[in-house]
Amino acid sequence: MGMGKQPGPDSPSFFTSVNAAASPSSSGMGSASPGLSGVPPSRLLLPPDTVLRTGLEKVAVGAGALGPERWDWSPSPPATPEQGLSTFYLSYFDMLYSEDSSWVAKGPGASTREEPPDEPEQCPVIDSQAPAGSLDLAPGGLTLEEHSLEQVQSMVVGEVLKDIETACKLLNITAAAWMKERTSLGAIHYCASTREESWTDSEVDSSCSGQPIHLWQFLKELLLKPHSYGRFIRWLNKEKGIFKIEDSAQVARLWGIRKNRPAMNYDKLSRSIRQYYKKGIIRKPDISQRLVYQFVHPI
DNA sequence: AATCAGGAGGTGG
DNA sequence: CCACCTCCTGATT
Repeated sequence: MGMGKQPGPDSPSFFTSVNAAASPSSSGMGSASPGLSGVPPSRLLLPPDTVLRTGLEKVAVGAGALGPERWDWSPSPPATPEQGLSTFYLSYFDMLYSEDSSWVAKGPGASTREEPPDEPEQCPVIDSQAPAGSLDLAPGGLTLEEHSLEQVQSMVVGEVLKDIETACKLLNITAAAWMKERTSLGAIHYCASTREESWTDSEVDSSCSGQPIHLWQFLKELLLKPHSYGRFIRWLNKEKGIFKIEDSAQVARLWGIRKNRPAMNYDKLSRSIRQYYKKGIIRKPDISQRLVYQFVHPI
């Protein structure tokens, strides 16, 4: 009968284990931040007119989410936020940079992997002390700084999420309700187009209202934010719902973080995608290509 | 070597 | 119960 399976990672810190899983190359440690020096030290600083009362508001603003007035801070995009809160503040970014023209439909044969050089990869910084953790250069093309950044952001965002969840419970509201209340920008339902249950709505809800996010939702979430995740996953043909996973390890890593599954990898993620075949959610495009999938019901 | 396809058992919400 | 997660075998690129 079923031999036991070993939950491989007895992970102390899932970041490290994830990195280990994603990249077997461990070369010592990069002390966290040589390159962070040139960055403006005001990332968590707030415009003075921001009304700060509760810690809840504070953290959200710190994450860059709230800009009821306007966003005066420099438009350097976040590198790779991964926790649920990114759902909030990245919405603003990718709205502002609605670079929906970058995914110009390429024929199935013409998958040149080089994107036009309009990648504004300025390193965003949450200006607090970087963790002394060791970071390797992952195969995803992430620089050392981006990785340390990711860790910092993840830690911050993790705490933020906890706070928000706690606050939501106390207030007996969902984060979506709270955000709508706070922002009055309608940004959250900016994607409420043809479908009743747009992914954007559900994604916001999924961040705090208990219901776990589905993989297909997550993928669309990433696809909706090309500015943040375009290096990892992007549309090949948005109308047809065809997308390509450019960096399988990174997408899997993000998914693992989102689901709190440190041992996630592309093998497992792709297995889950394949489960969608039968359900008619995702399929392989007519001309099958590696790492290319298609939503059966594109928006 | 990486990806793909799908069976099968396990698990957490 | 469902939506994965995990592990696996074998095929394909």
